[in-house]
Amino acid sequence: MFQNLDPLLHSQLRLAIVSILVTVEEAEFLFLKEKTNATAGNLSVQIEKLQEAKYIKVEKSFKGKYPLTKCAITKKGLKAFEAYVQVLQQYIKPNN
Amino acid sequence: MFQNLDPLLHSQLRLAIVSILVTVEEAEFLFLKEKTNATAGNLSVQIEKLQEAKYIKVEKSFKGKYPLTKCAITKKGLKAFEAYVQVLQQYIKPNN
DNA sequence: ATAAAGTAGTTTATAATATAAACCAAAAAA
DNA sequence: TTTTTTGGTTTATATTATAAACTACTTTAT
Repeated sequence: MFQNLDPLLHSQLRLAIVSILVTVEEAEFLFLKEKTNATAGNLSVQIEKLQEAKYIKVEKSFKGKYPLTKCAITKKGLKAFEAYVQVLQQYIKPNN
Repeated sequence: MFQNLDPLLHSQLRLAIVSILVTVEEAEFLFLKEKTNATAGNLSVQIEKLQEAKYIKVEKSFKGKYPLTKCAITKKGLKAFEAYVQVLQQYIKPNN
């Protein structure tokens, strides 16, 4: 009856990150931090996990003299997100 | 932008349990076990957590000679589920 | 009557996950 | 020049999830 929910996306913060990334070309670390209200430490960890899974790609550079981390969704990440939403419907739809 | 997802419901198994319970008067332990494909141990633990939170009520009796555990959603649990679904929409809706 | 297998769970030990706090290196401000 | 701020990372701990072992019986087979 219930398919498994991708554990990588079934995390409040990682889901929020991906949720943002599917709507924008790319997003900076601090942008994600503000939107998600996450602590920097947590955000750093969860971004890395999404990157390890190749759900997002992370590009580190400099903005002026400060480090700058940009994230963008990958094709794999987009598919995973869409699949996650599909499965989730089984859980939250009325009359499952 | 993103409201917090009730951590009690943001668990695959607990969400599945509640998801079933919102659609039926009551459900037996083994019924939930089959529907969710959970192990008995895990199901036992998660049922207890939902009960502690008063999201469900659990009634233990006997069916013939065997122990029988019946679960049903409470008003509080129903509200929590509905709220959870509302918040979740922020994460999974296109264009959030 | 006894042993072996089954029912319906619970408890416990461990692994995975999430989070905050402490830390780092460089830059800017006082 | 010390203090604070920026933009993060690392580490230690708390929380959560899970499987395996266990309990307390019942049924079936011998």
